[in-house]
Amino acid sequence: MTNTATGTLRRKPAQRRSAERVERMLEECARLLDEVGYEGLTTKEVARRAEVPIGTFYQFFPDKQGLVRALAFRNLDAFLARVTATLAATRISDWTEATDLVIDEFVWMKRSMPGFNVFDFGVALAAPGTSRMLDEALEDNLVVADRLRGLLIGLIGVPAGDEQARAFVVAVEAADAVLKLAFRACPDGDPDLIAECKRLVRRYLSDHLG
Amino acid sequence: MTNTATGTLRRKPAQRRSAERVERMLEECARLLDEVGYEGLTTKEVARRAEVPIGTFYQFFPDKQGLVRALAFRNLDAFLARVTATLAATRISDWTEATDLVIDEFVWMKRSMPGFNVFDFGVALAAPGTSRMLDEALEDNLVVADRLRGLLIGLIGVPAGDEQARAFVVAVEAADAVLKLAFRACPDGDPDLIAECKRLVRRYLSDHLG
DNA sequence: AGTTAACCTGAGTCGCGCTCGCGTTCTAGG
DNA sequence: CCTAGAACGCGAGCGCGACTCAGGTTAACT
Repeated sequence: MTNTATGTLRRKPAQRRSAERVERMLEECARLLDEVGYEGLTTKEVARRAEVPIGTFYQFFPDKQGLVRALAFRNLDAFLARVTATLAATRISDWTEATDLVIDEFVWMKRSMPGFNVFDFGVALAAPGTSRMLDEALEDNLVVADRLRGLLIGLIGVPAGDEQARAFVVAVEAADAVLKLAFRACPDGDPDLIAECKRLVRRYLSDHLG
Repeated sequence: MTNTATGTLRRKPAQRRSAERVERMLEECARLLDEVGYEGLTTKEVARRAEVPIGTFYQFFPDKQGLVRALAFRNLDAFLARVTATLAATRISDWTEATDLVIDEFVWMKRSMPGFNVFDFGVALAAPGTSRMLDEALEDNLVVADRLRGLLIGLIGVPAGDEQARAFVVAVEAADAVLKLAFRACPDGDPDLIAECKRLVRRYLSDHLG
């Protein structure tokens, strides 16, 4: 069900021990991202903390970028799962409640999921670099917006047109940027900025959705 | 008048030759950023293209990051100068025209200024890394929003409160993210996304300004 | 001309991402 | 049970990039 391994792993861990190792590497990657950021993260240190030899690390992950991407996809899955669950468990009367809820879940993830607030889903993750990386980043970005939109279309009755799709991409991008700012201003996310983020999304989307 | 050298240069170029060298290094830095991005950029190649020995490079710039920051500040100055000039030369009846104009100028810079569209003013520039870098990035970000706001307060009559200041920071952050997206989607900036950016800013700020 | 200080320079250091070939451990056929 | 072969595990080592520093060069003043 998870797409963590899709295109990001060199070899799928077949044995039990291998799977645990991949798990540990991703965990330590997340922890290290929080401690030292993407630039400060070294594959050697990830391997050392996960008690995995560096050679073995590169059996599973194509490169440093790939490791972080794998983590990003895993986090995205976790996020969408939470949103789905919470939406299903909540009575929603209009779409503004839904977007507020999505933002709250995102904030929750940033607060509690190690390594989560390091990502720009699709923006800075692979930000400057070769065209290949840019294409991938763009793709990731659309994936996030698309999956979120699919969720909201299914669970509440938001309209599904090309114009709305673009609006969703824009809203996700903008919200991500503002929340990133909120978490730079304050470790738990500046509450005022989080409130502004909700307002921004509501105001903007009200042009496109009823 | 320019603050390009503020805190980003190790030593101010006193002699004429030195000043030209710094100039050339910044120019080649910008060109290289467009070609290979931040990660792909190497100090050696900047020095080589500018015909400056690598040792001399490090006399003026503290490190690679510092070089890019210096360029960012210079670009910011150029941008604000253009906005000031255009605002002064245009009859503005309400603030929405002003924000549209600012966005148009920003797009113009991204299209024509080498290396300009690589920056997130304050977001990804120093995005992941040590806390020192994060603090600096945050500071940069506020600097941009603050200077823009000062401009608009002076030239048209936007209100100047703490709430409005925060709204400006949010708007700048969001607009930057959306425009970045627009330029990833298309080399000259996707017109639809640029239009959406203007709409986003207008809708959001109308809550805070009249 | 001599003395001193400021400046220039690129070979070299250190640490990173990543590889490659050898050792070891599983699997299958006799 | 033994053995041939494949699959996996491993870490010393390679290439390269950011950055330094000791020695040479130029300028400035007496």
